[in-house]
Amino acid sequence: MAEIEVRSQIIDSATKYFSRYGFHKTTMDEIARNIHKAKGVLYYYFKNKEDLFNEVLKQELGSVKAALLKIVNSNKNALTILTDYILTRFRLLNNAVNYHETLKADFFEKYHFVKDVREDFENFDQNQFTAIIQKGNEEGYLEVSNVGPTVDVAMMIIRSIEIPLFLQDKYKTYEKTIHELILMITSSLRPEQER
Amino acid sequence: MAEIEVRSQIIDSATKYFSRYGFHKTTMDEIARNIHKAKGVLYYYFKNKEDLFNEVLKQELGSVKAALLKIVNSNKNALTILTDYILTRFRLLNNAVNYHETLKADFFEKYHFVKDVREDFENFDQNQFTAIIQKGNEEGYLEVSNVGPTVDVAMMIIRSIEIPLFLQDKYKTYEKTIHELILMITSSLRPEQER
DNA sequence: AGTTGACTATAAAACACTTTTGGTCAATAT
DNA sequence: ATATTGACCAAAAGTGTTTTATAGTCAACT
Repeated sequence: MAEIEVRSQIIDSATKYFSRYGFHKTTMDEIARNIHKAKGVLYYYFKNKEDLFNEVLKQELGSVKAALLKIVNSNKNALTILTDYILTRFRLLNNAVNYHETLKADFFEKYHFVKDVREDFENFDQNQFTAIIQKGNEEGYLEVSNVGPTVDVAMMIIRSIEIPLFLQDKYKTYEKTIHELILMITSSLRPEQER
Repeated sequence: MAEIEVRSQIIDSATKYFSRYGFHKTTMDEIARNIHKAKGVLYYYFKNKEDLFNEVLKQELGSVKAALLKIVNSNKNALTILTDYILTRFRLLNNAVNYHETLKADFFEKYHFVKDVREDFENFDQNQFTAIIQKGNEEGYLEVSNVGPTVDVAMMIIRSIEIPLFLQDKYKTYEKTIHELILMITSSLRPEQER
């Protein structure tokens, strides 16, 4: 069996268990048993449990990133893209349960081993936001003089809201208000005559 | 010694210990010892430990409310009031450590006994916000057609941001961005010609 | 009316003991 | 060489028990 195939089998199995039971309540043994392998083989492909979890998280956030890139690279106008981006971001992350676990970990224990993937996603997010706004500026659909601080505010808001949304199950409660939020954000970015 | 005086002595002592050590690590005995009284006397004035903590929280939030009311009732224009309100709200709540504890409790254990005070503060907040916006509408400093949803968004944002701010010590980090946030909020509420 | 301090029941902490699990590695198979 | 195994170990998590600390009570006293 090709090396690459076993590796991805392991990741799939790990994803299944980590998603269902979380990091601590998943054992390396059950991840291995699930693909009819001995536990030792996991350590041939991954340094340790943390490394494996890290890989699972990377894929989870990777697929969110891919979906968001599709939106950013669509041929719609920047205003529509921004709206789609924020909505899709909330919707997809709402199902990213391994990501939720790392958010929760911020409050008591630290998942230091997950820092890089988290930072990578934050940077991605920040970059896409900046790109959308710049595109909007060029197109004339948006008019933002201070791109940097504007992106900072938007990111601060969006990241803060993730916590009640995902960790306190307020997704349903907040859904309507999120639409209003997006209206507020976009309206503050639009050029004078169009507001 | 007048009854009212001992009661407030107890609250002061309780405030001191709850603020320093939190609800669980504060003992009724040390609260009492601090004012040279026997523990039993606490139960003459308060039903139990939860009731006492509740009273401490009530005073903590009460003084925040008082300061905010001063701002709301000042003779400045609604735009200035709104800015002052939000800034002061963050600044004062940043020191309200017993309030922080109840925020934190939302994530694991529940401080059900604190529900009323929390709700009271939420309502206060919502009401003041609504009042400021309505005042702004009348004055012409603001122009908000859908007051309800607008207040909802603002409250959602502000309450969400409290968590990273107070529980993850991001106050310093976010301070600058909060000013930008306020600009974004106020700008989205201002009448067309003034933006 | 207000306060005390001894008292109790319960919850938390400490301890000892058992089981589970992350990680290693020499041996084996391909 | 590459990939896999399963026995092995140390450390962590779990369990049950005992001890200690603490919330809350109350009869007695001021």
